[in-house]
Amino acid sequence: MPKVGMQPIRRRQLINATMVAIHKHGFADATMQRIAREAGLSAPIIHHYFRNKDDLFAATMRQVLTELRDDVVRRLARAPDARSRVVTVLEANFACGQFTPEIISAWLAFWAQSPHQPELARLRRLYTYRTMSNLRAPLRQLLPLADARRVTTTLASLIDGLWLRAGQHDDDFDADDALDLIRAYLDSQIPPPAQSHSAA
Amino acid sequence: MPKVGMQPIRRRQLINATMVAIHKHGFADATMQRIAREAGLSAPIIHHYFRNKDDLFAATMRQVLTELRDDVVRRLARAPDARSRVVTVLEANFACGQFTPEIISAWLAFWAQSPHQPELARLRRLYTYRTMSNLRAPLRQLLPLADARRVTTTLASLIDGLWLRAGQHDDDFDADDALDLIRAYLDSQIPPPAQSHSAA
Amino acid sequence: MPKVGMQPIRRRQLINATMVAIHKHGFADATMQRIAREAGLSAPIIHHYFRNKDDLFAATMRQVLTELRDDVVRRLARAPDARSRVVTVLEANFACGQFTPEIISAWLAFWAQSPHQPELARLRRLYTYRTMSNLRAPLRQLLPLADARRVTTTLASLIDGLWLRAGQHDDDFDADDALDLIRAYLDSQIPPPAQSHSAA
Amino acid sequence: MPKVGMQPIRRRQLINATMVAIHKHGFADATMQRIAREAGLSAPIIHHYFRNKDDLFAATMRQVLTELRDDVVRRLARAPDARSRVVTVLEANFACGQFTPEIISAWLAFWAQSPHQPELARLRRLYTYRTMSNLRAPLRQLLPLADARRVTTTLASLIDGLWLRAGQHDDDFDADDALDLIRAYLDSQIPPPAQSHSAA
DNA sequence: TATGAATGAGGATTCATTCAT
DNA sequence: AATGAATGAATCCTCATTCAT
Repeated sequence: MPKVGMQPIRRRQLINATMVAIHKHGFADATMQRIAREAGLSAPIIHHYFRNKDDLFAATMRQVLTELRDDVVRRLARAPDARSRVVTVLEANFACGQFTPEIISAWLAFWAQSPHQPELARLRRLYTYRTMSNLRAPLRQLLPLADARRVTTTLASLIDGLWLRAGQHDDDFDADDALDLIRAYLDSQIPPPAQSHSAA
Repeated sequence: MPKVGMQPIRRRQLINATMVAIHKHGFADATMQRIAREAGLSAPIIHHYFRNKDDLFAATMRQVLTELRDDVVRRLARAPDARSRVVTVLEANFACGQFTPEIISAWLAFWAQSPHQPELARLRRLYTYRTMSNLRAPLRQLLPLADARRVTTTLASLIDGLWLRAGQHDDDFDADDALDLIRAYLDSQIPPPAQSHSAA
Repeated sequence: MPKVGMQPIRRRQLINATMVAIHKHGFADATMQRIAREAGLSAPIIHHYFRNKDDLFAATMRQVLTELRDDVVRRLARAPDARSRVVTVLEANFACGQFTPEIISAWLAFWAQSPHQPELARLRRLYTYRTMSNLRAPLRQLLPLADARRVTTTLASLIDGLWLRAGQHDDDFDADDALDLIRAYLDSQIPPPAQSHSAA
Repeated sequence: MPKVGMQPIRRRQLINATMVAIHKHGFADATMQRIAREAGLSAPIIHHYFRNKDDLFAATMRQVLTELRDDVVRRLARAPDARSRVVTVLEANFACGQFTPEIISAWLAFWAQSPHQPELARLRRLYTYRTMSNLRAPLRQLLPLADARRVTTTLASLIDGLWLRAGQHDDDFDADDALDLIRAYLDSQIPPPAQSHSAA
């Protein structure tokens, strides 16, 4: 019985398993064996769907970035004005879909590994470029150029720094706390419109 | 060719080599062989000075954290008031001694690896605790408690996020840019004292 | 070149190679490399079939003990009376199948190594218990309890001592000589039935 | 302060440490490091007193055999007749001085290792020859030649087998039990002189 | 599609030993 | 006499990957 159409299913399965394995063992110890076991498959089958280990990890991060971008795009479509576009980008980065422990672990590995793997480096630049763009565009409607640039970089750095922080589970710091903090910064740079007669 | 009292020399030598190897190859591919070669020594000698690979990396980060702390302490001793104490902590984190490409690479590996190695986790908690303390103490003299807390976490996250950013050398973003950004944030939260008739 | 169902074949192959390697080099120098070469395989494949070196040696001795037990059981089925049951057990222990130089070498390693490896210790106790049981049961039909016990332990010790002796090939002492000796002892404790008009 | 006359002290110290290390870890894992630590010395010093590891183990067994021989000789000097000479040899082999757990462990290693080390093989042959001689000489005064030979080999094998058994500490079988057994055998082959007016 | 079998390369680590002090 | 320093060789074992089925 020839199974057709397994490719997308298996690829997704293995990508998820990769993130779980990295989360459980760390990037250096996320072996093909462990990834395969996590997916309930045998190790060699991975080479059916991915060229090699580097390719698998690149595909994993490509998947993560794609979902993040899709989520941002989807949310931005509903944002009425420049300020809410900024907020939307920030919220998307801490939305639950993108903020599981496994994905955070994958991100950490990504940051550490990207200087040593061209495709990862490309993806990381893509991520940086996208995030900066998404933030800078609306900010330039709200602030002078120099300020817009400064706030953009600060927000982008804050996102990454808060991810890093949230990735360590030693205190009870979570996505909501991160968002509160980053919103407070935004408010301090761009006062929110007075919300007459309504609570937050 | 002295044959006695090599311990501190060799340990330092191997710790440096560890950072270089991680910077060159990434944590997963920083093998004992490569670390030893980087130090101009044979691989087995590492086990003369460190229990095993984990121990070597933990010692490396311990060294990095120690130097950071010492630098902070030294600088704080010369800070006249609360605000300059905050600035001092920020400056120390981006001072050139702590901000080489090799050290930044080690930090990236540290973030990614610490959840999987108890001693690393302990060191990372130590780092977080110290940085937060060093920032919070002076901030509480300048701000109400709630604000002091918020600014502390924001500054700490900004430090980490900017490190992450600076660790990727794709744009010409360097330590000075990072400091400018973070000082701008601080100024926005705590206006600097009017400096009558004097340059910075 | 069949590529499936190799497990029992390879396991047997490697177990034999283990005994040969121990016989050739001694337990301490029977490396995985040498065992693999003896089997005509590559060293890593051993870990496909055995967890590690200890597991391989334990499996080897398990195999030896299993064959010994099976042989004893098979022979006992044909033994008509108590005395012949005793003789049967003794003969089985010096039968050619169990008495090759390689197996004897494995036994020597087994004796020496069993105090330092729990699974080996378990196997050795199993062997002791089985041999004692097999001897004691028929002896108790032939002798008073105290004598049965004494003769059992003496016979078991003699078996082991004669194995040890036969394991050293410096004189022309072989399995038949060992059996003659041990039969002579048995006859001295339990006179054989007078065999009227017939030779052995 | 030049220490003179350390040689015999250190050699004895290291020989004892060798037996302890073998007893604790097994021959294969009795490393120079462990032996040295057991002696409270550093590993390289061993090469001051012994050519290499093989030499150390050979010296250890030489020491054991020498003490056994000296003990036998000393005891034989007090044996009034042929029968008591036999008994004396047997008793010496199970005397407490020769029957510590460490010495037994060394013997086990000796048996297993001697086929792979010429000097050990020589020593083992020496032991066999001595024991057989010591037993055969008095036995020939008590039995016809063929019987003397048979009883000699049986006794020698029993000694070894009982050592093996006693070397495994799983039951409460000790030197006294071993001697009782072996004496019982001797009595069955050579009835003890009627001891008029005296208890056994 | 999927997997047992297999391996070459290389991993960390330990070893016995030598050297300089 | 004794020991830190040092290493080449070799240890067991795991790795990613390929092949035949």
